[in-house]
Amino acid sequence: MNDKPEDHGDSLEPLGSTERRVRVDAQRNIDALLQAALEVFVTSGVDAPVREIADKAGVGIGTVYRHFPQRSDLIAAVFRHEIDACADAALILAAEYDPGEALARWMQRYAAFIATKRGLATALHSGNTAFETLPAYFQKRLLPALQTLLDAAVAAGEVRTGVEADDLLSAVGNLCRQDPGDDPDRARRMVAILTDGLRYGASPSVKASSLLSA
Amino acid sequence: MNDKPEDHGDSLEPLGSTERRVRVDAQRNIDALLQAALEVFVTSGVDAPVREIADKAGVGIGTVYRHFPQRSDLIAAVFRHEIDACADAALILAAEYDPGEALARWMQRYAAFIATKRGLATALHSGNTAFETLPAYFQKRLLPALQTLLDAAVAAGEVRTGVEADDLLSAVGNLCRQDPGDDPDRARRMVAILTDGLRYGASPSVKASSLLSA
DNA sequence: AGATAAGTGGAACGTTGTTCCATATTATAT
DNA sequence: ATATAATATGGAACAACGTTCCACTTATCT
Repeated sequence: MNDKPEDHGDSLEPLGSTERRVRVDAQRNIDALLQAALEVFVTSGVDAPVREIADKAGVGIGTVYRHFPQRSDLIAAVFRHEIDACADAALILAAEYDPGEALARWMQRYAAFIATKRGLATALHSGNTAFETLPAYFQKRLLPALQTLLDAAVAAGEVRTGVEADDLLSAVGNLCRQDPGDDPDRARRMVAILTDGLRYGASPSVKASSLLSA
Repeated sequence: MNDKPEDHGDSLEPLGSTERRVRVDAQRNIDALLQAALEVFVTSGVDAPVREIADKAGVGIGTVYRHFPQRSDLIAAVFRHEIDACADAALILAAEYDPGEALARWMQRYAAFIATKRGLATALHSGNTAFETLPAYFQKRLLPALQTLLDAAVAAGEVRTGVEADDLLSAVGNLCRQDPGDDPDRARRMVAILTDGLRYGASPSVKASSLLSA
């Protein structure tokens, strides 16, 4: 009854719907852990010690393992959390900008997500079973988000037809694959060019993405 | 099998040229360690314990750390060893087959190298400084090897002109990027098709690569 | 309020990467 | 051939990690 309206039906916590609901202090710690883990992963990488995350969240180690039985479960939870945030960004952008601009900005948002979560992404391919369901979740959340933006942009005549959403998703994903030492801005430029490619042939008033010069 | 004194000027051992040469027993242990590490990495992955490798090589742990001060140094050494083997394969194939067939077979050899060393490849992007020189070494050894095969195939009229060696190298590399659960044979087929693409438009007698049906 | 289940912290355990050095082995000088 | 120095070796010992465990605390329900 007193639940926050921020629920997409995919509970981030490892609890079935039939079980008793989590205690408020437990939920508070779970949230603190997810945020602390995200910050630590960005600064120290996914191999950061569990103790460091526990300290940053202000909880004991036992608490971490109560909610995330394995280290990889915490990583997976953070990843799902970020996927959700990226998918939700589509709704916000769609409400604030023109269809074409919303699409362009979300592509950059998605590219940034891929780039910063690079450490997490490589962890996905480690064969750990805790990560097996993530690619499916990735598709399930992000594909409709992009599809909506894409359809709107096409309907508005700002983007040409015949472009598949999942092709775009994987194309941006591959574009953001960069070796350490590469220009970190390269991915952003490539995605911007790709986005302009979408606009090509859509309307007579061809305007370049403002993101290229930003 | 190949105990030949093959040396390309790039010593695999962490010793400068000015220092005294390694003792024969030390060299024997280094060789045993590289071979043991390769086998263990293939079966148990790159995260396999150092002790397991030491046991398989029949040496103590101290010996491992004398020659490879850090775990990552051993991984890098194995990787360089494999790069050398792949580059050397170009010479052998060039001597045994027609230029076109040699190129096709080396592409498969290279794809197999990428596929089996996938664990090592992901380790490269971990930010560890021990791996920083590896991409350069990769290019330095593999690019000329492919270039030679490619030039010969072009000169023989078996492959069309205008194809860049480094493009081929990265194209095959990306083609072999597969998620766990994918058909492990997919990469081989894709590379075979790519190779046939090279032959297209080169000579009137277009014959498909025998590797497709193999 | 008391009862009960859920949540918590941190000591403790096993495994890992790494260091250290007494000992053994090889190379070199005599 | 023997002695001496340089080098290499093995494995105990250390530190840090992931994970387990349980005495204790806290929220929730009646």
